[in-house]
Amino acid sequence: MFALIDGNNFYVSCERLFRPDLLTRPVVVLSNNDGCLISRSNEIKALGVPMAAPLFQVQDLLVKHNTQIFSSNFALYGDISARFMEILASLAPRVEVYSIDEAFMDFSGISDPATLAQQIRQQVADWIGIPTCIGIGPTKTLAKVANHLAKKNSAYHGVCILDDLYQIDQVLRTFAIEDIWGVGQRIEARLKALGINTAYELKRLNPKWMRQNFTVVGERLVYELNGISCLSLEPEAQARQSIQVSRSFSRSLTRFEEIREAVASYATRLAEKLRLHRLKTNTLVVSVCANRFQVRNRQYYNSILINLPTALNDDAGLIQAAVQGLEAIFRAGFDYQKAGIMALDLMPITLAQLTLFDPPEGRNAKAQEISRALDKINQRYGRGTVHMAACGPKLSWKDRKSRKSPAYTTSWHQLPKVYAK
DNA sequence: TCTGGGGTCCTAGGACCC
DNA sequence: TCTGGGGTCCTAGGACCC
Repeated sequence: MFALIDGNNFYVSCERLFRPDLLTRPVVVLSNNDGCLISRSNEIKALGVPMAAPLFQVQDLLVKHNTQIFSSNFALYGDISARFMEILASLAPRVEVYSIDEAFMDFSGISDPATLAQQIRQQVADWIGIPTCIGIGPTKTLAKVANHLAKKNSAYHGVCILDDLYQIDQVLRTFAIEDIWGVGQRIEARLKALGINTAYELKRLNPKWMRQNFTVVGERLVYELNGISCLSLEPEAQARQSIQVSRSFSRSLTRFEEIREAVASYATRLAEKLRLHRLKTNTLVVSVCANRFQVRNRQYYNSILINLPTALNDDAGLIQAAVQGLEAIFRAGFDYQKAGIMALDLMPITLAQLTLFDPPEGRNAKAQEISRALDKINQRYGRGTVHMAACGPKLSWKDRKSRKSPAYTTSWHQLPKVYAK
């Protein structure tokens, strides 16, 4: 049996931890650049505001309902997530961290899964204050279904167990295909065109036919809904395959020099992430695009793949390569909205291959010393305190983040103050 | 005016090898 | 006129997830 636990409205719940006054008020958390809603409290969901709604479209409604609006604070959410996963690891035999707020747990051979599940929820609530739901089923997909039910129906008291074949069929008959894990917009549309509207109807399809028409992904969906597990629990974190940094600009940019500063800054952030994970990259992809919502403007998207002569993770080397890539794909005359840089072909720093003519300590030993010094200063005084000149002096394209809460748990300067009377 | 960011997996097709 | 078969690797594009 698989159990899936996730935090309810996770980012909103994190924000409420240090603002108990918000427990009874509507709350939303915005995406980077304060563009879209990426977490909504139950009050907002009840208003029918969808996930990823652009802020400008719903702002009046939010204000009317006295909503507290936050910019995203990933330092906070990541820290709370780490504590959450630590608790799970201490209570469940095997845990797979699936996302920042979700984990699968191995419930095989558990004699009383309902009691264990409630214990886990209670411990998480007591120790870090995040409300959760747990779904339990014979496959990951059915555990996801159960979790969905536990969230939507308070009669489950946060824990839904699907372990009886008749009961599972009953549930699937009224379960919409678009709510199934792995069914996105495309597959939903194609299945509905074929008259398949419920999870039960999908479950009854021929797996071989599904493979022919919907690839192995569709075949696995059918098996998983039938209680035949195709997706196993994977407790060991897999090695990362890519790391990327991409951002929209706060306003559209047209000049090469401005975009170059943005790309240099993203390369800097990418280098920091690589060093944090003790990785180097052999391959970069740099991309730019015009504002796709300005349908009247000329559209442009382009990207370029750059094979590096030697694996890198230092600021200067990545900036140089990224800017060269940008020069190749930049075209004058467009309103650029976004740029990105991605590192592929990652390898641990201990394995990085030198070229034949490099000195034993590596050609860029000096660059690495500089990077180490930058990391030390920026860790101590805040990200971006010092950076390469290529990133520019003003950062005028930088994203907006006007409603960010303090880094309550990860910065000494921003610890919450408690007054005792 | 204002529309997120960071990931994974699968497949088809081309290039190349012997 | 007739023009192999089997395999790997790489890449782009599509689809999905949170």
